[in-house]
Amino acid sequence: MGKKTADHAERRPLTRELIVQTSIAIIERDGAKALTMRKIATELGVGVMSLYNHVPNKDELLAAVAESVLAGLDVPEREAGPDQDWKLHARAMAGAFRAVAHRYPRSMHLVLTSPAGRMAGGRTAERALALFAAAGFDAATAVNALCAFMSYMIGAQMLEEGALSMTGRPPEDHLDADAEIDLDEIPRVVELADELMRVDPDADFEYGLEMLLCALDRLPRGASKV
Amino acid sequence: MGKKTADHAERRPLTRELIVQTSIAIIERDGAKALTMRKIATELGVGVMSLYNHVPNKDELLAAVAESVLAGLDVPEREAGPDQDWKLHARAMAGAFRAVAHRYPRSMHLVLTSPAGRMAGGRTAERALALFAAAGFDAATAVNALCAFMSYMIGAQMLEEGALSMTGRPPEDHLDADAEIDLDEIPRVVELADELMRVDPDADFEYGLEMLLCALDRLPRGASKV
DNA sequence: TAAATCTTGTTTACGTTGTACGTAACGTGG
DNA sequence: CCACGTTACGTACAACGTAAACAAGATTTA
Repeated sequence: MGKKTADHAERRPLTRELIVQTSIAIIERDGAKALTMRKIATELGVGVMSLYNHVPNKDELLAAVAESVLAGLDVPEREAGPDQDWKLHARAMAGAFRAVAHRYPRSMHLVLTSPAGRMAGGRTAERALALFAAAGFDAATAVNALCAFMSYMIGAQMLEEGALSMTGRPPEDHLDADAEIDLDEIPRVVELADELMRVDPDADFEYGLEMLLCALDRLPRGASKV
Repeated sequence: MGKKTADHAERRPLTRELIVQTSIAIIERDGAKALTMRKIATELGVGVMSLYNHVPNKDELLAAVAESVLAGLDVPEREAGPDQDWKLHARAMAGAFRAVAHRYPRSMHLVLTSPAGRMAGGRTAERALALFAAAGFDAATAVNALCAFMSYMIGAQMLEEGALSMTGRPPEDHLDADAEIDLDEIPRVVELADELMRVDPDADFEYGLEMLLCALDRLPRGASKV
C-alpha cells in the first residue's frame, strides 16, 4: 500500500529518543559537523520537517544529545555517609567518565564544548560534591576540590582527543592543510613526539589522576577523617 | 570620487593580518558562531570574495585566529639551564595563559576547542617541556607533567567559562532555552551555587594550580635538584 | 615602448544549511 | 457523519561557504 515506506531502515514510530540516538550514531560515524537535519531525516527514512515535531530546533537537539551521552554516567553510587576511602569512589567516577568518553568520543567532545553539555553535567557535579562532602571536606574546600577534579577530567579528555587527532590519522572532521610552521622550531616536542604518543593515554590519565587525588587527600579535612 | 568607499571603517590595504584581527574583534563582540565571511567583508568595507585572496578558506582563517591569539603568550622566557625554582616559571606560564584567556575569552574557547588551536599550541608546549627538563625531570616524567599541567590549564579555563555562562548573563552565543530539568534534583549544587560563583575564578584557579605544582614537585627528579 | 603576467578586488552563481509555512493523512470523540 | 488535534510531507526562503569568470592596476619582460 504505502508506496514510499522506507527502504533502508526499520520503520519505528519516530520518537524524540530515536532521533537523538540516530544523531549520536551519525556524530560518531561522520563527525559532529556532518550532523545535518537532512542527514538525520534520510537516515531515518522520513522527511526533514518531520523531525521538528519532536525537537524544536537543532540546538535543542544537540543539548538532548549531550544529555543522553551524560546519562550513561551511572556509577554504582554507594550510600552516602562518611567514607574512609573516598579516593576509591573518585577513581570510579573518573573511570565512568572515561568509559563514556571512549564509547562516544565525538559526542563527548560536543558535551565538553557546548554550554548545554556543561549544564547537563549538573547531576554528575552533584554526585561529586556529595562524595567530597562525605570525605570530610568543608563547603569551600569541596568546591575547590570539585573544580580541580573537573578541570583535570575535562582537560585530560580534550588533550587526549587532540593528541589522537594529531597522530597522522586520515583527517576526517577537521582541517588537514595546517602543516606550515610545524616541526621547525619545536625540537623538544618532535623529540618527545614518540614519547607523547607511545604512552597509552590511559596510563597518562591514571598517572595525573593519582597525583591529583593524593594532592586532594592532603587538603585540610573535618571530622570524618577515619 | 569613489561612490562606495567604506563609510564605517578606515581603508587599509586589506592584508591577511587585518582580516584576522577583524575576525577576532567580531568573535569577541558577537560570539564565534556569528563570525561570517560576509560579516568580515562588510566590516572591512570590501566584497566577500576579496577575503579569499588572503585566506584560502574559513577553516584556515580560524586556524590563523587561533595562532594569532596564542601568539600573545610571550612569557619573558629566561635562559635555559638548571633552575632551582621552576615553579615560579610555571606560575608565570600559567599567568600568561590566563591573561590572554581573559583578554580574548571567546577566541580562546575556539583555540581550546578546535584541533587547529591545539596544533598552534605547539610552541607553548615546547617551552613548557623545556621548563620541565630544566627542572630535572627525565623525559617520561616530563611528558607526564606536561600532560597534567596542560590538562589542568585547559580544563580550568573551559570550566570557568562555563561557570560564567551559567550565571544568568544574557545568553548571546549559546542557546538559552534549556531550563527544563534544572534546580530540581541537584540540591547540593544549588546549595553551593553561590559558593561556586562567589569565589572569584582566579582564586580557584590559583588554588588548584598550587596543588598541582606541589604534586609535581614531589615527582622523582634527576640531578638538578638544587 | 609595448606586451605579458601577477596581484587584488568585484560580480555572478551554485550547492547546502536551518527552518517557517501550508497541507494532507491519521486516529478519536461528538 | 463530522470536527479535531497530532503527526508527517513538500515547498520555499534567507543565509551560508566558495567556485568561476572577469576587471583593472602594478610589475615584469621583451
